[in-house]
This record gives sequence, C-alpha cells and structure tokens, in this order.
Amino acid sequence: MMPHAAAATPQLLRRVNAQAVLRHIRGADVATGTELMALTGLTRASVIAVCEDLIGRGWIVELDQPRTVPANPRKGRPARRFAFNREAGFVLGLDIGAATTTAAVADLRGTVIGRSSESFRAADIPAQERIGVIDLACRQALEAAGTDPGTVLAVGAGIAAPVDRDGNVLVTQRFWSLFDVGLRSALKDLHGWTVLLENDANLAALGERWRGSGAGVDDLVVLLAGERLGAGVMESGRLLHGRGGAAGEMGYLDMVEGVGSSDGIAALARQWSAAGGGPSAGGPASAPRVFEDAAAGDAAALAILDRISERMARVIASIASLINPEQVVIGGAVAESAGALLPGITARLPRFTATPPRVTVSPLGDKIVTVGAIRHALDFVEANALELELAG
Amino acid sequence: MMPHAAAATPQLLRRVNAQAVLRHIRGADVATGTELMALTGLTRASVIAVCEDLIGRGWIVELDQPRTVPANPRKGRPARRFAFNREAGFVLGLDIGAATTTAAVADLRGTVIGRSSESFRAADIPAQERIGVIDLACRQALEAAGTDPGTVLAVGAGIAAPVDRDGNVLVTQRFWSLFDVGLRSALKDLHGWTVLLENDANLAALGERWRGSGAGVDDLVVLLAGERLGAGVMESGRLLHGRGGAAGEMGYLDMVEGVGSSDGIAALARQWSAAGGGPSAGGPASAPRVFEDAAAGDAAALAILDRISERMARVIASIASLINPEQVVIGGAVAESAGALLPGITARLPRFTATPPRVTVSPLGDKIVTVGAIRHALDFVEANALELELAG
DNA sequence: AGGAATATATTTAGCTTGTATCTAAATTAC
DNA sequence: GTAATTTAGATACAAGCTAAATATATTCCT
Repeated sequence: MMPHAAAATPQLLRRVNAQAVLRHIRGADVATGTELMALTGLTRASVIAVCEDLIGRGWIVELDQPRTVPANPRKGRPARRFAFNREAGFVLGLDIGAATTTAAVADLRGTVIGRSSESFRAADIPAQERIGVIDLACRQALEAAGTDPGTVLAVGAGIAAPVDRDGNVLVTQRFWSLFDVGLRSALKDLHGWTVLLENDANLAALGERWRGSGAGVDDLVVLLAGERLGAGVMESGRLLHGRGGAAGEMGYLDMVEGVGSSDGIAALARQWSAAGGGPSAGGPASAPRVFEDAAAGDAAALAILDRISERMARVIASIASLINPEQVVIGGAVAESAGALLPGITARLPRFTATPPRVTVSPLGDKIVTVGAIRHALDFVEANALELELAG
Repeated sequence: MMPHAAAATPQLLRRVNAQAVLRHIRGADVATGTELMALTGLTRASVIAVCEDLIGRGWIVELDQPRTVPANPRKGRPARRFAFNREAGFVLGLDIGAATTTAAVADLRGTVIGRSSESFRAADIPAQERIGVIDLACRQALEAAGTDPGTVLAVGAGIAAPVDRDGNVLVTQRFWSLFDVGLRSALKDLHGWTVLLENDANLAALGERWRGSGAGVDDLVVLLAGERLGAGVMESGRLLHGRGGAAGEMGYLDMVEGVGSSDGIAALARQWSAAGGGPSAGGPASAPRVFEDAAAGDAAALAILDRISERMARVIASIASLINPEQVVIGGAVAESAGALLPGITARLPRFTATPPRVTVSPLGDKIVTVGAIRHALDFVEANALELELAG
C-alpha cells in the first residue's frame, strides 16, 4: 500500500529529548542539570533520567566533583556535572584523489588525532589494489591515533566524481563508477564501517563552513580550484546534489573562452604561462612559478593572473546569479597563493552580477577535503547517535 | 542563554500522529480505521482517538454509512468512513504583476472555485491604492467562490522581485521594497490573513511540480520566460532562495550576447524582430507575430527563433552545470508557442553541458503563478494544520 | 560552630498517549 | 438462523512527561 511511517510512540519522546540534551552537552564543555533544564525546557526529573540514559549508552560521562575550591564559589548543593564523551568513538575522513589517499582520524569533537597518506602505484591499478592502499592509509591513521578499527563510527570519503544524495556514483563516464561501489562494500566487509561517499568539492564546502573562512555561513559556495574546477554548493545550510549528484560540476560551464572549462586555477596558470611567455617562459611553466613571478612584479605573470581573475569572476558571477550565496570561498591546492587574485575578482564582480557575494580564500590548505569528510562523518554520527552501537 | 527548543511532551506524540493520519486522509478519497492502522502503524484505539480529535477540530468528517449496497460487498461489521473536509477552509493564490493582480480561491484539495483579476490604474500609483486593488481582486474572487474572508487560512502571493526565505523583500532597488511590507501587514490588518510572499518564478516551480509538466520531479527548474527571465529552482523538493532571495534572478547572467540578460523570450523576439526585419518588419514587432510567421515558414522569423533557442540552451546549460536538475520547464506568457523552440534547445544542450536535463513547456499557461501560489499556501496550511484555528 | 539561605537531587502522584488484549456489534455467506 | 468475518469499543498496563513535596549538600552569616 504505502511505506507506512513508524508510529510515534512514547519512546520517541525520549529519543527526541535525549537528542536535544546530547546536542547541548556536545556544544558545551561541561553541563549541569539546571543548565540543561533551561536549554531544553524539560524538568529536572526528565533531564536527569535522560542523562542517566546517555551515560549508560556511553555518550556522556559524569565528572567527579572538583576537590579544589572552584574559581567563583556558588552557594547551594553542588550540581552533578556532565560532559560529552568525545572518545565514545572516532570518525575517519578520507580524501581519495587520483594519485593519493589521505586518511584522518578524529574524535567526536572533531579534533584530528591521527593522519596518514598513501599513494597509488600507478593511475590504472585495479580496484582491488586501490582499495588495499586506501585501507592501509586508514589503518595507519588509526594506529597513529592510538585506536583501532572497531571504534570507528563512520567514515566520510571524498572523491572527484559526482555523487548523488544517497552516496551513489551514477555517472558511468569514469573509472570511478566501477571503483566506488567497491569501496563502500569493501570497507563494510573488512571492518564493518559505514562509508559516506561524497563529492570532494561538497566536502570542501562542509569543511569550510565548519572550520574555514565560511564559518557559520548558510549560503556558501566553495570552489575547489586547483587542477580541476568544481563547486560545492550549500544553500540554507544544506548541500546541493541535483538529480545525479552533478550539481557544481562545472564541466562545460564556460562557453566563452577557449580553455577547457573544467580547468582549475593551477591548470590555467600553467597553460597560459606556457603559451604566453614571460621571464620564466623558458623553464617549466608551473603554477607556483607564475604566482612567484607575479609577486615579483613580472608583467606577463601579472597579466595571466588578471586573466584568471576575469575568468573566476565570470564563474562566480554565474553562481551568484543562480544561487545567490552570501560567500564564495576559493580552496584547493592553490589556495595559499590565490589571495593575489582576490582584488581582481572582487573588483570585476559588480559588472557581472547584481548580487556579488563576499569572496575569500580558504585557510584550510590541502586539508580542506579531509576536514569536510570528518564533518560529514560527524554529522552522520550526531544524527544517528542514539541508534548507533558504541564498541566498548 | 539559548533559544531553547520546546521540550517534547506527550502531546507532541498526538500532534505527530494526527499529522500523519490527516496526511493520509487528505491523500485518499475516503479512509477507514483499518486502512489508517496499516498506513500509520498505529493501533485501532489510537487511530480512532486521533480521528475523533480531527473531527472535533473540523479537519475531517465522518461519512454516513452508504444506504445502497456497495459495489464489492465486504463481510464483517461496516467500517466507519472518514474523509478530508476540503471545505474546512480556503486559500488564496495571488499573482501580483506590474500591471495586473489575479486572485484565485481554492479549497483545501486545491480545486479552484473562484478567480478574479484587477488592473492597476497606472504603473506609479501609491502603495495604498495598489493594496486596495489587490484587496478588491481578493474579495471578488472570494465572492465568486461563495465564501468570505473569514474562511481564508493562508494567502500565497507571487511578485516579480527577490524574496528571501522568510518572505521578506530585501533588495531595495525597486518600488517593491516599499510596497511588499505594506501588503503583508495590510492584509493582516484588514482580514487577519497570513500572507506568504514569494518570488513569482519560485511559485511557478511549485505549481509546475504540483500540477504541471514537472509533476513529482524533485530537482526541477522553471524558467519564467515571458517579458523578463527568472528561474525558480527546486532541489530535492525544496525551493532555493539564497542569501537575499535572489537565487534564480538571472540579472546579468548572460555575458556573451549584447542583449539585456534579464530579457525573456517575448522581449527577445520583439527586439530582434524589430532590429532584423522579415515580412512583418513593417508592422508592430510583437512576439506572437514572430511565432506566427515562423510557423508559416518565414525565414527571418525562423532565424530569430533559432537565435532564441541558442540563447535559451546556453542559459539552461549554465543551470544544468550548477544545479543538475532532472528537468527544466519553460513557462510564462509565451509558454504556448515556446514548443517551437524545444527541438532547437534540446539539440544544442549536449554541446554545452555534460548533464542535459529534460526540457518541456508548461501546460499551465498564465495560471502558472496562481497555481503555485495556491500550492504554497496549501503547504503552509498542511504544515500548520493542527495549530490553525478553523473559523465557522 | 551552628543555623539560615540556597541550589540541587530525589521521590511521589498524576496526566497524556501509546500498546495489547478481550469482548461486543454489525454485516455477509451458507 | 447460525457461523464467519470484520470493525468497534472497553479495560489493563507501560512509557514518559510534569508538578509538587521532600531530602541533601554547600555557602554565608552570626
């Protein structure tokens, strides 16, 4: 007949209230019953019952009374003090690139406590070997963190391919399509992990909103603009995927200039530098070199940066017209040097769009995807905390 | 300290379950207790209790036992039959254009039972007079529907300006900025109505997904492409607004051609026709005339349509790259004739984007905005049903 | 040091809403 | 007319919340 929704039973109340209490305890350093009463609107009896429940499940711990006299001594019976158990489990954040995979382990507050990278032997290795390399990076990161696979509650994984809302890679145009499905089931089979696959630019957006220059911005676009160009779009605090997960895949967006439209800043700098000349025309036309030369005042390099700024301004303006974000963050491999592009971009925007966003450069460097992957995994854990089993 | 969320009390359960039951009854023509048990997962006792509740509040009615023998006679004690009370209240859908306002009255199933249009005396009349004209259209439509202002549960209103998520017009660049705020409070003061302001293209998207060619499509874009060009964007079944409500305002999007980028199909046809010539170059260069001429095989007119197709294909491709919708619907004043553009657009799309959406033409004609406004109002009523007072 | 004041903790009674189970009612089929 | 079948209604009970009364631990003041 219909996929009938589960009936709301009294147990649902406890779930909802426990979730609210847990959220507040997670946000605070330490919480007392009275604070939680004010925050949740529950009575003391309910708050305490919920806390006992959460302690039993391992999500929070009760702290001992401080032996030392507290800084500002308060009258009355001392309150029981509850704290989030940030080591109730851990999450993994993966940045799976074409050449290298980086794994980062974080506790439930998001503090990274282990990290490891492994490179693939070649670009065309079979899926099985690729999974082996990824798994190795994960295990090394866990070891560095001093924990083991059994404590992992969720894995966020970013790849440079369209991923739809359900974590499936639909587009069959690349080798990923074969590979990714293998990854999810492989890590499930190996360790029992829940793997949340996402597009790398989308994860970059999550990361930037969490701990980058877009902190707290609900309408945010992150341009992952190193070698390739991809956008992670958040509207009203939610990631946009589109029908097949290809939202933000700016594949053919640029219909004006002759360059490949999926080229990022680094690729453009290299190409135009190789074609154009300048003092470093003789040497290898690397992107860092172009930025260096421009910083030193070289006219040809400056002209290239200007051209890149123009191009980025057009891309950002298209985004501004369609999505109207509050802020656009430029991230990826060239983020450190991309600051030099900002004035040129910002100055051009009003010519191209009536709603120019704030444009900034990511402070997260090459960690942008793993940070976002961790956030993605934490979001899952926080949403499903009361359904997850904690391993001792 | 914090905006503390309301605690989940046992009453919440009833609210949740009543909402679920009401949703199912609204969807079905008539429902029995046994059906609702299966659909909601509740026990019979709870289902009956909820239904009694809903009857008391006026949202549903209990039907008499049919005197006639039913078509397929069933064994056992006959079930009580519950039906949605589609006349528990009504909603208004407004299309507030620059020259004319149209008001439509619908019952709670969305059937339009009254309609009225009123034009403004001039473009620059004061806000007070404008509100008066709108109010007149509303009252006439209500009279035509045989009901009165007291039965209106919500009003959806579409305007051709950016409106943010909260229904506020932020951009101050047009006379709307003064006008709209007046509308909400004016109709609240006059009749006690809750007015939900939205961008007209956004409402078009709601309408198209509800009763147009995008029925049931979660990732849908509607181009309102008459005189002006605006997009209503839905992703995962939700409308996109962006920071200031300007998402889909394609203001300066086109950086390629010399035409004003906010021009819609009709405007383009007129401009290019006036500039270009053709058999009807002597007469008034109206958009319908261009489509007529093209249908008759006129080469110049065909060339203009081709040029429009190219332009629309580029716009749609930009959208496809950023949002990846499943479908794009072209609506607005020219929707009837826009079918002639479809082959030209569809053929060009693969050149511009790797993820071409299905492109269709709206069947809703000039009712597209009022239909969407009704849907918008119904969404509000359905979400807030159990908090709303029913009059009469 | 001892009592008052204060803040927190715990207990008890009662309300709402749900489930589960049993009995009653109304209809069809033979 | 009786059995089978389906729905309705009633009773018992469990979960979770509130509210109010009572108990406990600490600081402040004399």
